[in-house]
Amino acid sequence: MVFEAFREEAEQLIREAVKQTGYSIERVVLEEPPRQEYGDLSSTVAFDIAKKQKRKPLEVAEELHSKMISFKRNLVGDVNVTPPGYLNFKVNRPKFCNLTLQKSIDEKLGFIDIGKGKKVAVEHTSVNPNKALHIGHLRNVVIGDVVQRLLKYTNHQVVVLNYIDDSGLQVADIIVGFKFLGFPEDPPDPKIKFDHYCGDHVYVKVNQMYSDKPETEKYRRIVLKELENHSSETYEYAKKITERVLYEQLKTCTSIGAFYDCLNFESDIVASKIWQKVFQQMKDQKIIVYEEEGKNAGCWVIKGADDQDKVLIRSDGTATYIAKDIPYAAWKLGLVDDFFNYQKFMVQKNGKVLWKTTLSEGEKDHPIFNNADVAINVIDVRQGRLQKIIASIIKRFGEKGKQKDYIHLGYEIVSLSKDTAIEMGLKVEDKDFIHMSGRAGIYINADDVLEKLEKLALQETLHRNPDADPNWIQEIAMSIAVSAIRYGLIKQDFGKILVFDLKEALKLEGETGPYLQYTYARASRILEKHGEFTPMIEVNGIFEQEEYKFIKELSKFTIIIKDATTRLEPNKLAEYAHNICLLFNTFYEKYPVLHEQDKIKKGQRLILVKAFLNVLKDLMFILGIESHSRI
RNA sequence: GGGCUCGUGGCCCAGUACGGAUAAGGCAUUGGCCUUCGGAGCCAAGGAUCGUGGGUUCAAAUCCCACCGGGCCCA
Repeated sequence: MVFEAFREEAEQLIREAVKQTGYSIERVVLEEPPRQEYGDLSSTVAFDIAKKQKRKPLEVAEELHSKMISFKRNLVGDVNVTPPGYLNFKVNRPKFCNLTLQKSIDEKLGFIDIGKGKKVAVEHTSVNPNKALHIGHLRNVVIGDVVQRLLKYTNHQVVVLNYIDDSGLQVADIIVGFKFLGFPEDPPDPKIKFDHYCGDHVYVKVNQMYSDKPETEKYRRIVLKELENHSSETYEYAKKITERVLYEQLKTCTSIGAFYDCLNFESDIVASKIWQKVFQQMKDQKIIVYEEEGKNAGCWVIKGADDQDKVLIRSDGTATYIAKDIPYAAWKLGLVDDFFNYQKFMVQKNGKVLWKTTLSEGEKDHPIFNNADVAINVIDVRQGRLQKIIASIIKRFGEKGKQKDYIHLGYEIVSLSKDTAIEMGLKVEDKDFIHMSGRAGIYINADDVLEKLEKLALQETLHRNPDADPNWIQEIAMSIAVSAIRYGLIKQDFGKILVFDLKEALKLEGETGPYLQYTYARASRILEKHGEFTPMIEVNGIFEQEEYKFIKELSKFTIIIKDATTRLEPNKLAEYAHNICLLFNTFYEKYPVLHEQDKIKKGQRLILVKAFLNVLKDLMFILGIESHSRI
């Protein structure tokens, strides 16, 4: 937005001045100085030039500055030099402020064309359908959903996929429980959700039984084998169970505002035998080679993936696990023909149909789910190696493969804090946190956290709105719970382990989602109380220091969106949203809007509040946090 | 054994891609602010060997090397 324009102008001034002095530079570094009195942007070009020319930076800076004096300026106001050689640029405040506010109150703020219609497949969630989502899975859902929203916001054509591993060990385990070990198919208490029942009871207990009575493990192998055969009775049964779990899991996801376009079942990939075609294709294109000797003799390998040769087909003819992942990745990017059929799975809360893959007859009218330009896969870092191999293989899929991008959006896992673990009665010894494990029963279910949060928010909302409609209070409480959990899971850098502490997660103050919602409501009420007004009738662009700081931050909106999109760092949006809320609240406490006597000041402040709300609303939307005029 | 990743006040965490001026927020602590627009808020105070050691540089939380500690992956 406007800050970008200011930056570009300053850069042009520098480039022109440098040109006139006859020096040369590769890049212009322009940064915000640590203190306002230095200006709005500072450059260190003089240091770079001074080094090459063996001159004093201060002299160079003075020289550049003297050239600039005569240049035409628009958003740039004063330029000055400070020792030891910084070139400082100040904005022309009235112009800058008016332009920023004008742009920010524009209703069409929400369209920044970065993607230019590029097709992107975002895969996230992908929880084994044998248990309820725990808090770690929720980090995946939130990251995936925010990325998806951000990409749509910046004009990408997005399909959201959810990969369902319905043929692996985890599903096999609960099927063993139901078919062989006598677990009743329905929860003992009808109030228990089916996914919780399968995960908390059946799955954990079956695994306990494997270690207590090792002979029971044979059932697992039997089930696994039968799951591969679509015509087996076990497969049919498992399908029924996993879909039932899936419905419950999706309730959790949709309750926090995450929706999908298609569920891709692993068993369909396996049973489609697509692997053999892909195998042939890879042989033809010499992506894989047959090893005649050495330790991999008799195997088909990929040379040099991940600096090592990777076995794809063992000497006994069995495919390694990569056999599912490669065809699936190739499908996403349109490197193989679409081998799925599609059926409607359900209509989601947002009214959109959720589809699922099938090998049986599908429906003719279905959206296109494959053939994306970019595949973004939200998967935790433990899969990093495998994902890297897949990406490198995709790049070797001929000319078409080179044009496609397979991106692993990795994030660190969620662990339980010491306090929370102790609270759950777990042994922690001297560790600061402990990793979750579905099999061992060490985890916190997402639904439970949401429920606790909702109760807390309900209390608080009720306290503040004693006479409000109970339905409204319920709705707001849920919305606050969702914002707290979403913000908490997105704000942190993806490369860091998120240590989940229940007490911490239940906070509604400080750097949290509810703080954004509170601030939004607070600002909304000003405009609501004032009623209609016509912006920009009389302005002079003169603002107090705090107001100016606030406007300047708002002017960075598009830069933030661009950075977050191109670097896939949606956590930056959370930080920025918090930042502008802090600035708004400072402004709010210090300067009256409705009670301001000066007409021009009052008018400008109203515009500022409106501009802020516009920016915040879009940010919150991307973060999946609802904005209400009252909470 | 090989590779990846993290380490910043009591606690959480931004800043590291592209080196720049007094290291930004939040929680907690202490003290203030409700007869003016919502106190889920604001203001102020204290609190930081930026894991350790070395190197490069006019300048290092940021780059390079070594080491220490946590975590992960592969073998």
